[in-house]
Amino acid sequence: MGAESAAGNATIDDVARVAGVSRAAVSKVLREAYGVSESMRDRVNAAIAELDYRPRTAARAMRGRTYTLGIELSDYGNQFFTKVLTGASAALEDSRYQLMIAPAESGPSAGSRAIDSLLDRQVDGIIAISPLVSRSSLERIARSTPIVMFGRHDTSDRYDTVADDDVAGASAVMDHLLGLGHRRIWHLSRDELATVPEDNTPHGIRLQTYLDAMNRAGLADNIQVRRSGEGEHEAYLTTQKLLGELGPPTAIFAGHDALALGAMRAISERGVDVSIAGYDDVPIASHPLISLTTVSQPGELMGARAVTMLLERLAGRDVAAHEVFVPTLVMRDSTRPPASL
Amino acid sequence: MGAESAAGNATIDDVARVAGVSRAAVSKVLREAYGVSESMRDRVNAAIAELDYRPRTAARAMRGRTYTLGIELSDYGNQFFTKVLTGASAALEDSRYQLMIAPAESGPSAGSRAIDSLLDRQVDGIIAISPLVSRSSLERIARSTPIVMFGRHDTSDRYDTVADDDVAGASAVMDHLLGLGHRRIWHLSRDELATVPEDNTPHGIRLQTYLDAMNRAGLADNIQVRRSGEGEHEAYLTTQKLLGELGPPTAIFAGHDALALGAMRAISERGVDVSIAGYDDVPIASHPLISLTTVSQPGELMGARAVTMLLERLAGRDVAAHEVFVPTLVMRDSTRPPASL
DNA sequence: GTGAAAGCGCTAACAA
DNA sequence: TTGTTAGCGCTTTCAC
Repeated sequence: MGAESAAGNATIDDVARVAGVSRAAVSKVLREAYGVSESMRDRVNAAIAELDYRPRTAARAMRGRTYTLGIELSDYGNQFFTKVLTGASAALEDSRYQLMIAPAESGPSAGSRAIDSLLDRQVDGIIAISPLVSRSSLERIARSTPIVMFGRHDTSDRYDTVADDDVAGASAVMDHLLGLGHRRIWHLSRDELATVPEDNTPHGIRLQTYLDAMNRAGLADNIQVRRSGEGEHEAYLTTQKLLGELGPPTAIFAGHDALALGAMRAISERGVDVSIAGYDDVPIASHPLISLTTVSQPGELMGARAVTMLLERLAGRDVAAHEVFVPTLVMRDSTRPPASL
Repeated sequence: MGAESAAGNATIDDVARVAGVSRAAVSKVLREAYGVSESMRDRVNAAIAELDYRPRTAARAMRGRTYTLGIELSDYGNQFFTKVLTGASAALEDSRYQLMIAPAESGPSAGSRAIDSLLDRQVDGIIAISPLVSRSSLERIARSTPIVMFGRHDTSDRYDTVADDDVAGASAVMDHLLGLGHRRIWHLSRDELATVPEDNTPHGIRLQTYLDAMNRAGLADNIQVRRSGEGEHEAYLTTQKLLGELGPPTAIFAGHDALALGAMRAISERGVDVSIAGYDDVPIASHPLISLTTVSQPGELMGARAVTMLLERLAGRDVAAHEVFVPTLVMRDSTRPPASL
């Protein structure tokens, strides 16, 4: 009948008193630091359990770590990032670290605001899944907080990167479409900010690969790049408009699956026969009613790797790591030979 | 050429020095507290801008607020919650508060662990989108931190709730299916933990409404409730198995759209004619190739309301608020009269 | 192996 | 209106 079992309101002093040791000793046990006898550790742990003690993150942050890894996520509607999250979360399962996601509104500066808010909260490391941040500000951040850029192909020696081989993935799509006999192939991409060449963004590289493939195939005149905001709905509207203006192509390569689904919606409503390929292999892509040809990235693995990169940095690594994963083309019913063949 | 423009490393003391005022004065300006002359405010703000000062959340947490609202989210793959997030995030747009999402792994205690980690970080308020937490522990938490339960129909006087009218939504689905002439209607639900009656969970209520409707229609013998883990894939496997065992029904009412999509996948692969209805109206439901009959909830509004409830609590409200939103049945191609008619 | 004590950067009484 | 001051709960030297 422990009077006021303050469940969660105990401080480190309370634990020290109950265990009959000093505050410093408790702190050491908490951090699994060196120089604690077994008997002391047992007594301290017993006191922690008895008092239901939980260290306040804020107080820890004043002197040491927060045991928090932050993820900046702008396009949280994108199901691919769900996989990444799952992988990241699973990689932290048995560690003392906790994941916190800072959702970023859309807009050019939203990503860096989310990152700033993560820094305000002194997270121990950051995974940024938004390419709209300048290299220089990333390097400034990286001086004090380890950060891994997800998706970018940068090779800064200050921050780490995790990406898939977008050249390989996009090439596979283009080879597939060209191989089927398509000549009028459009590319549906994100807005200009998302494809700035210097930023080495996924969408920038996919776009460039499309252009290269078309040029190499002698189809420069058929090049047609259309920009769309992120999200299925925007892609739907863009495609709808474009179909009205130009009439249907025989195939569309969309920068990612959400865009592909939007294009599919417009195509399907209009009742024309257009092949569509996407990128990411989100769960719905394999649905028999959708059956979208797309490029599969090992999202869980990538998310897990991003986390371990951060943990390695926290453990002392001070050289940059850059890892590129291999994507796979998944051929489904949404791509067929053009009707005119 | 400001030597070391420590961008983000300045403290409140630095600001005070540069502005030529006391630390307390700066603090007041930061918190927009009472009793600051205009000229002082201007000088302080100038110094803040000059030093690129940002208050450390940890230090604030030691004495006051963290200006952080936490969201506990277990099923982050569910697109409905994307809408909720968007609404919540937008409602905070111009405020000093920041949203942080603590992703919860699946499993019975994952939700409360995520909530605990939010509490460790002293968020100012919590939105919990996971029903697997006991009422009593919620009430204990609510004593120190405002919390709003999303989706639950509890009426505790200690914490707030935001939900849709699941009885109305599920009734609309059942009326629709029965009206079309269906008699063999299955219900695809979540696992038992997600439907504990005392917890007043969405899935518990939808299930009960299904049972009531079947009984009222004199179809007690046709009742068939099947459990599935969360997520499309689990629902697919469950449905596949069930079809093999019992042969197809004429209609399936799924507890939410992810489950409906999984059922659709199994149905479609098997090539049988079964009507399917879901719940939530996730974006893909309206896709012409899917065209899923479902129940639309005003997710953005609900997310925004959850946030304002928290802000109201922080502003002093101390009576509980419970808000129920009205869902709408959206009829699409996935529901038709049974073939036998 | 253990403990005493300083101090991280803020907020909020309280004094002036 | 403004400034002084006492902590918040931890981590981390540095003695012992």
